[in-house]
Amino acid sequence: MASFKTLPGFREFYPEDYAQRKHIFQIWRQVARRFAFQEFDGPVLESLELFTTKSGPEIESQLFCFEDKGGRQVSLRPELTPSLARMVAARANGLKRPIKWFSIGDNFRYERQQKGRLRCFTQLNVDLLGEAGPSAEIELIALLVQSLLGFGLTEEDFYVRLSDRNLWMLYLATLGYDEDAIGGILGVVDKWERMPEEKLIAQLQEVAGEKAAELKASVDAFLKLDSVDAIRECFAGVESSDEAKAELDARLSDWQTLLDGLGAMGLTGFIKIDLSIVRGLAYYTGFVFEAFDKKGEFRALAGGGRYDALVKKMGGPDMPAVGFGMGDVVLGELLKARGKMPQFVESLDFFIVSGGDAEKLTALSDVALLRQAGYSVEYQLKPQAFGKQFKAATGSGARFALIYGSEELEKGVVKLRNLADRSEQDLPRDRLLEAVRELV
RNA sequence: GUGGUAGUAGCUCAGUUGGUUAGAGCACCGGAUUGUGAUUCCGGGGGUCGCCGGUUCGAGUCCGGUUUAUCACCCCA
Repeated sequence: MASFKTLPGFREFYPEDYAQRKHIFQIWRQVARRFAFQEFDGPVLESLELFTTKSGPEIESQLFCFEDKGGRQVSLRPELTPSLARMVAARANGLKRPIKWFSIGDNFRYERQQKGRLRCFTQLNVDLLGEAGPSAEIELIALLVQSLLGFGLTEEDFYVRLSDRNLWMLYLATLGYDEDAIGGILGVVDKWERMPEEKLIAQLQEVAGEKAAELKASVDAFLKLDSVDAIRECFAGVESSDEAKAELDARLSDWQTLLDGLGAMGLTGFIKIDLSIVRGLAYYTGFVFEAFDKKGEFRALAGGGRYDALVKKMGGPDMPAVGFGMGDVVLGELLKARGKMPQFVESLDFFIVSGGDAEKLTALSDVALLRQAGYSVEYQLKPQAFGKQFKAATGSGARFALIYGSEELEKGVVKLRNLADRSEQDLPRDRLLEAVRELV
């Protein structure tokens, strides 16, 4: 016999696993709706170009892509954002602003799997488009925090690191670096903690030359900042033009608005200013944020930020946007590790226990009746001793057993047994539905 | 794509310096038990010891390759 296995990085969900999956989706949906976001979805398969346009041709090595029978270069989606950008762009003029959309869907990445990282995973995507100010970030970060709280996680379990690519641009510009250099420097900042010092300096030399050591000191100082006041002071120590000063003032005012808003929502305890978050390559243009477990055992739970240029790049109008994604893999691992993954028991309304063949037929007609009325009903397919049937009834998680024995049917009743407290009572069979409705 | 570690029943694992027919617990199925539940007792099914090759009289055990998992690196949208 041939033996088939799942492909690497793809999961199977047995009922008990699927119950956990469903739980995660339910909380995600609940919270997104509380924040008045609307659910949508895009195609799972897209043209390869959609993704290479957004992320560059190098991305292809990490895609599940192939040529379809019509000779088209296609790819399973590695993320939802490009599809979203296209969808929004197509109807940009007709959509009410702000556009608040969310989606729960499978994404595919051709990477080697490791802890918290698979080739097929499900991600919650939440995006708010059409609002340029920090009130959009307030909504999204609040939603992110509330969704994690919705799983029973607490301030002890997770926090959100908040950073700002704009601030980095302003800072590095005042130090005299141009846009290209800044991109390179941020690429290094992204790896700051993981790289040994000599290697950092070597990489900084590529953009800063002889000033690499000086630049490194400046970056180190900047990374230590953890409040708006500290940021303001840091900039006060550097010479800059009036224009740059005005930009900085505006940006610091955005920061204050964002932090005040999150504070008003009671979320200050979840937020940590941490400028080391710059989020890799990225099309991010402003605030960026990532959620982590506080013990630091897992990779990021969620990440996102502002991407004001993307919709236009994907062929749409100028459209400011903020979004974040949260995957089911790391979240599931964290919930299990913290004991926040509930044990799910399938609950049934009735389990039918019946005697011989004649009683079984009578029972079956009532099974049909009860099911049609909306109750969940189970029974043993094979004839079995009463004792076995009760054992099965208990194991099924049903609230009640309905007993169809010869004694009951002769009297025109059905015996109802409460499986939790073991109490029993007779119900008239000719008014079974009415009697059941009063009880259940 | 690169490297470390591992792979024995559905699950968790045992298996002696290489030696008879590869075991246990849990789970599952059946019986004791055709009128009442988690206990108990008895029984049963289930294994290409990941796969291929090598050494050997003999390999679950030693060697090589391969594959899968896992961890780290690269990357992380």
